[in-house]
Amino acid sequence: MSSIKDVAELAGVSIATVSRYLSDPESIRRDNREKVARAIQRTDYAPNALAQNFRRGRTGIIMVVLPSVGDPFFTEVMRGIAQVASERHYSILIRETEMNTLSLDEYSDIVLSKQADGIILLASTCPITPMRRRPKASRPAPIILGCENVTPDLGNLFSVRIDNRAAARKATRHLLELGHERIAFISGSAGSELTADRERGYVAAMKRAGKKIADGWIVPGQLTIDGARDATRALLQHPQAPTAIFCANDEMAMGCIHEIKQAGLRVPDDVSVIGFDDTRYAAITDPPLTTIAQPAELIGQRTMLRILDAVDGIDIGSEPEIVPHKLVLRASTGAPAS
Amino acid sequence: MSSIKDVAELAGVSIATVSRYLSDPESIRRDNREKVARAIQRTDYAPNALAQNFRRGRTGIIMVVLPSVGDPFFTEVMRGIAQVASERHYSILIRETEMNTLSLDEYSDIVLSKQADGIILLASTCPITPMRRRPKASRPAPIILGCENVTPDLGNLFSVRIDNRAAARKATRHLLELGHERIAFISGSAGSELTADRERGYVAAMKRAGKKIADGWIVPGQLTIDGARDATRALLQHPQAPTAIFCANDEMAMGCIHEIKQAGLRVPDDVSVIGFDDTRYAAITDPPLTTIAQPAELIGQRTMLRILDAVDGIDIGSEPEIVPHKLVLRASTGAPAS
DNA sequence: CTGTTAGCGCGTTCAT
DNA sequence: ATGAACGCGCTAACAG
Repeated sequence: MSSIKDVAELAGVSIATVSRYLSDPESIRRDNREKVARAIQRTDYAPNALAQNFRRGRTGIIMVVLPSVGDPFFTEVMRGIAQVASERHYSILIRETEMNTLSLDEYSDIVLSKQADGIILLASTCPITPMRRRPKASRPAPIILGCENVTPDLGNLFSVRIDNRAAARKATRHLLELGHERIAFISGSAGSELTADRERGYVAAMKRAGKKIADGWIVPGQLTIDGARDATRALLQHPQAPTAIFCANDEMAMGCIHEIKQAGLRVPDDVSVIGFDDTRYAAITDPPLTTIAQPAELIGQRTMLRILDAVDGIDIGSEPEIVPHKLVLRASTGAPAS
Repeated sequence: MSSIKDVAELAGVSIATVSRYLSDPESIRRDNREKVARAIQRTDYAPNALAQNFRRGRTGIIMVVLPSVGDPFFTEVMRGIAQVASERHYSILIRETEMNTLSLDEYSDIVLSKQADGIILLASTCPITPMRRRPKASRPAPIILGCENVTPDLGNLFSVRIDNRAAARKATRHLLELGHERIAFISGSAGSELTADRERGYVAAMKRAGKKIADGWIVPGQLTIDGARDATRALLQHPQAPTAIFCANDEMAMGCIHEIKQAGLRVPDDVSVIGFDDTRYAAITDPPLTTIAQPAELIGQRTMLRILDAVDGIDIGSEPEIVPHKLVLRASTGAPAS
């Protein structure tokens, strides 16, 4: 590959002039500008991004950590992130937590060792421990949360998300208002804080309505289709089988509906199902899914904007940015068979 | 941040020794090894990846270009790619083509300007033109195709994929054998080579069976749910409405089934539907989807392994690596109502 | 506006 | 086995 030096030689100017041309063509005299342009053409020159980044001390990369790129909700969030990234000439590096779970310290190292300028955690399913190693670090590494709740462990990470607890209360209340009394909840995996607040909201709504939650009505489902299918089978065989099931995300609601039909029951006639996320599949399940809608793409955009602020040294604080949610009524919920 | 120099000073050795410790601890004397280790601990040192990469002349990044991260098929391919990447200490950089479509020359520039060591194209929906600018480049940039067909334009890019044409023939033949005569095909968008061979396979099977394909039976669907819904509506109103619809991917098949039911018809009683990909949703659609299964994760793994070979300077040729596919029979296809 | 100079942090010679 | 010295390609001072 030709380097900036070759271009400078061919153009008959210094490398500094070429460098200036690269960052701001207007800053050099017209004749030189043209000479440089021609030399670049002829040498087929492209700046070495590795050298540029090294010199500038930045990677141009934001790492996004999430449990599964496959989940349609996260896909939407990613879309928002990617959009902003592209505008700001940033690349995004995706890391699924499934394979390797890192501690916050290790994420911090990734930034300090210049593998990325900042990190967005879209879910803290991994064993995130508080930061110990660099308590006196000049400035904390830019790491923020998207859609996830802040856990006690996580110290003061900024986050962009909906009010999960309120949303879950709303969903549960919807079922209660339809007349359901036996309402179950399929949550994420045990360690997942992503759905913990949703569970709290469900519990709170049941309590306020004076409904008891039987043992076994709260069942972990791994946030996957298969997880939900297993959970649903267990619920249908429960001595006090629920007449409505609240799933912590749409993916699970899809598995849940399938399993209910598989058992020869009908949705919502025999069992109502409500989801969470309003993914693109929600409208085409059979029956179409009642669910809580989150502004996924907006969450992604806002999260990315804030991490870039943080990378630029702006203090974004740790007060979460709460975005709106809403209950979307479709056909998977109805009054219980009396 | 502390640099290698600080560590060397604190340990009382030269930076060369520290550097050696980093790449191969066994290569230095034990006492020095311990001194360095301790110094690294105390200075909280982490090697500057930017400097390392610059010095080594490699980015450690493979860029993956695909139309939509949301598509569950691509998600599976990505999983395979990510798996190998993680083993080989490579990062993957995702670029959706939706936003920006680049030419092969531009992709080539990305490699030459050291933004990535290699590029995997998972679909060439963008206007990929043959390479012009650097015909005499010492070595072509490592760019290969995953799952996509090689188009005439694309010169000699290596690829890993199934035999799309044969698979489509098999799917079509399945419908023919059930007794269908009016079979429609919902393809990808016009420019997409990804599904062009599937269309050819469909056409070939129809022809061989002596069935005519009416005008309007081949309809572009954008590879999305909504695209398929529009296409399906059009097909149902066609004067010679089909009794079976072959969708170029599962995502579209899901939209198709929904739209058929929406119209008050039943699947497969009134219209049979067959998909392509066997994504994780195929088993839980209602009815479960008959489809062509591709070994998506394998495709991802193989593609990644080969691009890494290419990055290492190994000549991987341009002969495509064909992986097996199979027809998965479920409940969305049946004999036509007589 | 331009050229000269000095590193950025690391890996890698070449001596020792 | 180790240290001194060089340079990767570029940007950002500074001086002219």
